[in-house]
Amino acid sequence: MKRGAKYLAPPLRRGFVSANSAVKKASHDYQLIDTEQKFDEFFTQLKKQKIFAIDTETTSMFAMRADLVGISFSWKPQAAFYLPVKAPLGQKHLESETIRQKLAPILADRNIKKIGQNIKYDLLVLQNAGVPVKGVHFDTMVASYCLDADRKHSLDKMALDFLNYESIPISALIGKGKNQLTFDMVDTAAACEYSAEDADITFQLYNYLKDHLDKEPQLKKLFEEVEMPLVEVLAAIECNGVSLDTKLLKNMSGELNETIKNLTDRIYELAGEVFNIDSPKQLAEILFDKLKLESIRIGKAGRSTDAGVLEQLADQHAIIPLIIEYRMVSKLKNTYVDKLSLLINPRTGRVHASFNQTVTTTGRLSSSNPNLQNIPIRTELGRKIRSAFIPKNKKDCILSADYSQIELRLLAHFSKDKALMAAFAADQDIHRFVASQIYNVPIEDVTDQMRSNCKAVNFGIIYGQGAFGLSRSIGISQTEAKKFIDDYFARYSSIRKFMNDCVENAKRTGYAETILHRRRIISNLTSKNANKRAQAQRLAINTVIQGSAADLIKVAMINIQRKIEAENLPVKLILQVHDELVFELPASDADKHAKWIAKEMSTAIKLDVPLKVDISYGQTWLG
DNA sequence: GTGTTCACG
DNA sequence: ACGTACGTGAACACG
Repeated sequence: MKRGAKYLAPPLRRGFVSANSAVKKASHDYQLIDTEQKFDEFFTQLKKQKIFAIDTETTSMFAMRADLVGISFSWKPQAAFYLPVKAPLGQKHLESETIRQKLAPILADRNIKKIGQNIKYDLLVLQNAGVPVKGVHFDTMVASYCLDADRKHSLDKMALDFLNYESIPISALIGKGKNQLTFDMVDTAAACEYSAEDADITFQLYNYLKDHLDKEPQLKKLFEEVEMPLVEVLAAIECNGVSLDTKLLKNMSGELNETIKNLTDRIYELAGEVFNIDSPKQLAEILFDKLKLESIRIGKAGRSTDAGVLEQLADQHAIIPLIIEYRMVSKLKNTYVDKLSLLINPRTGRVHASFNQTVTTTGRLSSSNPNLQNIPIRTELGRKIRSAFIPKNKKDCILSADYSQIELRLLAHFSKDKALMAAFAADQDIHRFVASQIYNVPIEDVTDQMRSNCKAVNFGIIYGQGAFGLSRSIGISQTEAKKFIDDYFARYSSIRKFMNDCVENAKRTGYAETILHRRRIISNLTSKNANKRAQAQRLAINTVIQGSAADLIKVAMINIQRKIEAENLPVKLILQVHDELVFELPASDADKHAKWIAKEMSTAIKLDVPLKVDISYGQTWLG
């Protein structure tokens, strides 16, 4: 049984109450505001409020493609109002013009505080409906994320867990699967019950979560000064979107078709039969049964055929290099070349991804629909895809600004290692510097091999890699790898101390903590299972570094967007890729903007090492 | 819905 | 004897 479960009373199940029922709903007061007269009464009350929860209903899960259907408000537990602006034929609804004119001043008033669940969504919907919102005060989803990133943050789950309340599932209104209705087809009475409930619950969750944040001043500061301001920055990024060279992508698609056809034919030829190359199961049968190649690794579903395995088999059979190439080309074509154009918004002509604030356990953002944080760059073909990201206006350019070695700089900052700090202070090539120390040779005598090995170790350290992993990543024996790591820690004992401190702190407090006091709960640090324990230790270390880097770029994003708005600069933030910000701005002023952007990024948080920002710009994201 | 694979930092 | 480097999202196969 789960801890605490036995103390939890069963959730209050909502009784179904039909729209025309005479039953008095003692438990809540949800009002449908579907006439001008009701609106006036509602509006008289709304005007008196300094803080309220707001929720929008729309025709789409995706904010940039959603049309407004209704708005609900709540400023008192168990009480809420639903204002339909679109309704099925024959049902009363308010005129959008009334809503726009009457509500707009209140929504635009930054002194009237708005509460929402995933309020970034409502910001975008309302802005696209011609009603910009200011005074974004509290997002229940973001608050829950700050308190415990690992839990689920959906409204329904939080209502159940925090309020012991089971809310109406959206499927009760619109169904599920491919025959789903859109919300504008739902009865206004049912829509009211659903939507008003969401606003009500959001307001109740606000009270609950606020109390918990109030008990943790440092988390509260992170929430108020970083995460909440970031909501509006992410809304701006999503609204801005990115522009694509569709012609280039279309041409590439045709060329890649030929490549894939050619590879497929040759693979079938060498295999002696036609099979589905995309099926790891069928591929394994061909490679390991028919062609008698050696199976190197097995997983749950059978013998692995991943890139690492294929690489080791590359010179065993002529089919392997073809499969490696087939995998790369089909991946890039199916995931990017053929998919990105499909996501262009017809209204804006641009692609508007979601930048998710409450997904990762470390504090990083994630991106979806499409994921614009994993656009290829490592191969020639990959870079060609990246060159399809262009400015919409010919006189603009794409400017990319990325932190140089942000995680290693944070490692130097946290560990206070004198040598590493000095190396960064002198703007040395950090991998070369470490190599000269570990191999005990002058900087100019460091070979590419030495530098490359130390680069692998530097990265491995951040992830808590052991001798096995290092030996595999740089192709030396485990014994040699162990010696290498021992030498590294002998030379950089302050790094070992930092890593030990990360684990000890996490053991003592129960969580890893970033530079801005973001927390991640770490369990298993005292597990009897050595593997689980080692993994927990790696998390305790990596979370501090990865999470602090996330903190840093979030602060930079907020400061940059504030400057853009305060000075009304013609600069659009269009992407964040963990240590990189991408902008669309006038090519004629690229140097000028590059300067202040680099300054904002490098001064976001003061560290004991300088923060370096590399900038490039040009007619595409390739620079 | 789960597992495998692979794109990115 | 064990598994082995952190954090994501998407496409595809398969039951």
